[in-house]
Amino acid sequence: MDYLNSLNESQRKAVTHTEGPVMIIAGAGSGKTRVLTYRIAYLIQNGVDPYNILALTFTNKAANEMRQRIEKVVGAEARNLWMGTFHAVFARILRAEAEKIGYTKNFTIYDTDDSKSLIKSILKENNLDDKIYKPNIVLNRISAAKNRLISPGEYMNNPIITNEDKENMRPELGRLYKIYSERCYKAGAMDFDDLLFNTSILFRDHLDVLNKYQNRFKYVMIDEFQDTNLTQYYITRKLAAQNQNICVVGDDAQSIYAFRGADIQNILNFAKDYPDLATYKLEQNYRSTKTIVNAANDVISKNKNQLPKHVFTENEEGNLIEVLKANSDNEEGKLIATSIFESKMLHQLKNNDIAVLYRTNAQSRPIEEALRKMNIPYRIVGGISFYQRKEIKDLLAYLRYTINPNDEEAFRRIINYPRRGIGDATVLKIIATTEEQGANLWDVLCNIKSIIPGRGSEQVEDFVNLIKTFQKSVDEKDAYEAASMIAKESGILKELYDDKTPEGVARFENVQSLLNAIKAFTDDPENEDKKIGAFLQQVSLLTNADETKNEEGDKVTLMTIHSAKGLEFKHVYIAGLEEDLFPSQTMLTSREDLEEERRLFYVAVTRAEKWLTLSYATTRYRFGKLRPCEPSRFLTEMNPKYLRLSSKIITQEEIPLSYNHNVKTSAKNLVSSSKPKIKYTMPPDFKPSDTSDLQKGMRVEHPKFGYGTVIKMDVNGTDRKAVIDFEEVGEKTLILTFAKLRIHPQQN
DNA sequence: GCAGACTCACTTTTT
DNA sequence: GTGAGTCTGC
Repeated sequence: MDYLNSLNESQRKAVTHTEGPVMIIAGAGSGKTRVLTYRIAYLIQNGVDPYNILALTFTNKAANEMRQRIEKVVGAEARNLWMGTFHAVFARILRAEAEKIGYTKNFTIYDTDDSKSLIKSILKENNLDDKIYKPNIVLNRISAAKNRLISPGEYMNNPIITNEDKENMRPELGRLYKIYSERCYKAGAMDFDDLLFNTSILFRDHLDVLNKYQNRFKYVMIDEFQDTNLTQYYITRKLAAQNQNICVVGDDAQSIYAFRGADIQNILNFAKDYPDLATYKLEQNYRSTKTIVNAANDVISKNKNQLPKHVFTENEEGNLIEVLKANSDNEEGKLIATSIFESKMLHQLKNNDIAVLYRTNAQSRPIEEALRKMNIPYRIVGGISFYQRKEIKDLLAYLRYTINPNDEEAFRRIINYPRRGIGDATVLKIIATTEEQGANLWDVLCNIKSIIPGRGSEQVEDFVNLIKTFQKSVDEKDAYEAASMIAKESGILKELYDDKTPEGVARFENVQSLLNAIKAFTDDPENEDKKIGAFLQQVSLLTNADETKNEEGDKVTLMTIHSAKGLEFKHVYIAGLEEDLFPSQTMLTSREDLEEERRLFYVAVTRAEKWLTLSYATTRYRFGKLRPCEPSRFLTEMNPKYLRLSSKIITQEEIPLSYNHNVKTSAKNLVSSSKPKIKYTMPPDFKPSDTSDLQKGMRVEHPKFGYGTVIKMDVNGTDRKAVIDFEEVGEKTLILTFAKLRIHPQQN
């Protein structure tokens, strides 16, 4: 156990104090993951069966990383450890115990889109205005209730909550919550919050089950404790009630998920609930320079709500924090790209050592453009997940529906895709019938003749028979064989194969890679259950952040601050430090919200090891307009002695004209807009996320003039003139304004 | 049932 | 500015 020697005193105490309740307050960069890893390794090496250890994290990424680190220390034994996100672990328990709470083991997990779509249909059926009952608000409200362990019944009987809803002119929310829950239950589905909520129900109502897991999990550990909500806390407290071996690790200064129900109170309550609690504080930062640690402390000290602690470092003083000021968002991108180029040269950095962090995903575009121009490779974490893509969701919906034919949202997705002549009217009638009769969706479909006697029922019967053959195949075959068969027989593959547009080809390839992923799942010897059901359970809890590992190579990382949590880079850039953007305008309604923004900034700053660059722009395109911006208050909250204003001379801005990110949409808008717009024919190496300039030699299409080739580009202020030789009408000069893809035809 | 025209929300972050 | 969604007329 020589690794113990590599720890400082408080770290070592936190690792070796294994019995009884322990709370570890771990400042940023204080070696939190090391402590957790070694703690588990220490337990195992002291004779604790890995089978008896439960470690809960917030992201799959964190769970995987920790598992790998533990395996390095203790070897393959770590395999039996239960380590995963709250949602994944509870989903696994629920799958095993589903019958106890009236579900089958093949219950569906609704993602946010499914939930929203279900809420929309409930609103429609109940004639409620979706402008007042915005699906997002309804869902958030329901989610908040579940995260606070409030059932629909309790919701409606709680005068405080119902009054709140009445004041907000949404008196029906309680009823909606009830209907929503019933619908999910009938569809054999749980949303993300249900995975937690239903686990707590399971443990509340079935003491035998609770006892079983209490006996199993003799040691419970929770990472990122500051981000737990009440329901999560309640469940883990119950699990640990017998053995009292519960260890939580967190940092109140890094709590950035209050918006989804995280409750810092949990940290405070923890001490009350466990009077014999041992608390350890990890205050030495090993990651960053003195300058960065002190500047971060400057900012976070402005928060009133926090536990007393003093984060310090014995690292070198380090470089001053550079502040870049740009005239616009595009220029900000350029300054950052230039600075990255210089920093790589000056400090001998690899692209992997560098990250650009921002508040919202929308900020990535100008930075991407600048990096591309300077030929600096980058990767984007986040954005649209592979599993969010339409074609992937379509195939998954077929798989979901086959194993759970009461899954209403999957049904809506696939009933008429590919087209089989079943329209909205028929679907509405089917859903209405299930509601009226209190029947199951699948039973209604199997008896469709008695509901819709004449037209349309044949198509539905064909659909039912199709699903029946799928069910047979799922029962008999493994996940890969069944999925390939379903992809083919459902017509999805053919539909996409016939689409020869670049996007269609990409979609076809995406479906193929989903099938490959299923094959990998089937071939993985670690997976005992090779059926589709097991695959789906796993896949529905994956998120976009989990795909970064596929992106290899030496690249600069671009991501939101939220996804940067737990990571570190030698040189960190924080972009868009403008009031209203960061701190975000929508967040500035209360002091608590501002404090969460400040914690977010603290998280961003403390990702940096050696160099930190902050940037802001004085004007920025937001919501389609160029708006003036003020520097963020976070900049002034830092002691100026840590800062160095960049002396770079800012050049007159050159405004790039770029492709849309989503080519399909631009094509669609082209057709639908009354104003003529220009359409580019994409170069052969064009990728959907590509953005680059219109250049000489490119082939374009114009709705009025047809096809042509760009023979000259002129830049004049914010306008760019393109001289295009059209095949039908000859040469035309078109002015392309900043607005993408739009032309002003009056000049020709 | 579908294509095209038009409207409007969305700009937070994740499981 | 963008994308999703709805409306309208065939």
